[in-house]
Amino acid sequence: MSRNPLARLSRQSDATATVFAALGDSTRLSLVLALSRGNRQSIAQLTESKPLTRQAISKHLRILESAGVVSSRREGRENLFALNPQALDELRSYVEQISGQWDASLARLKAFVEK
Amino acid sequence: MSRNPLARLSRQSDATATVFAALGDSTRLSLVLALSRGNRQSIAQLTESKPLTRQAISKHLRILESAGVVSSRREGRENLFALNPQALDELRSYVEQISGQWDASLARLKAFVEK
DNA sequence: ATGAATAGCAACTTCATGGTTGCATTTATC
DNA sequence: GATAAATGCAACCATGAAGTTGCTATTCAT
Repeated sequence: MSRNPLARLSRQSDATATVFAALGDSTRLSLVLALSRGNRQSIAQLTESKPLTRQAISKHLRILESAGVVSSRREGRENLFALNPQALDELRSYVEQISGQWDASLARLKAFVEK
Repeated sequence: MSRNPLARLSRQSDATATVFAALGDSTRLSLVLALSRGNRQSIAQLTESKPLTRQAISKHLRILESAGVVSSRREGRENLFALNPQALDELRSYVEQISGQWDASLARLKAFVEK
């Protein structure tokens, strides 16, 4: 184990940046939102409510998938997409670790000032 | 209050996408990591450990700042940057709400199947 | 007051991203 | 088997993002 608590974070930060980037587009975020209801949806379905072409949505889904946010499975002539909750868990723990670092440093500062 | 639990999420999703996008670059993520130790740092300091020019880092910091992730204050001839923990809190709650939606839908599905 | 450190501004290049259109492919339906 | 639905693939365009270089402006120290 490294004595630097940030080492692990920085090691995994490239993959994490990919996940953040995948969510850093309002169209993709809305797709994630649509899928967060839990039902699997086809590309055509996901396109319906949006002012973009099917191909644009398809590209976005591919980006989400290669970031691990979403996973797909072909069934018959349609390709069904679903959220990958594991990616969200990892994201959540990453954010929590950063804010945890921050909180810890604030606590140290507070202790130092009050000493 | 809307009857759709996702309505609020989709309303705020544009600003949220901005925050995700700000974190969706490995350089910026490493800056956030460097600042998560809690000490304020100047642009020159933040540039030291990275293989980029000061101007590049400066641009990245500006992006982080306009997304609300970071805040800066000029002191003398240096510009000191610090994490804005509020942005991380909002991000965390957003991710939790999405995965909460997902978990709830899984619970409904489970209840339906077992009925 | 001069020199070095810190930063800002602006122009420029390069390349990735978001989006489109057109066509081919697979699968379901009548 | 012909037609419609759902998707994939490829080429293309426009724009923005990441990074550089060059120059200017403050601020600190000697």
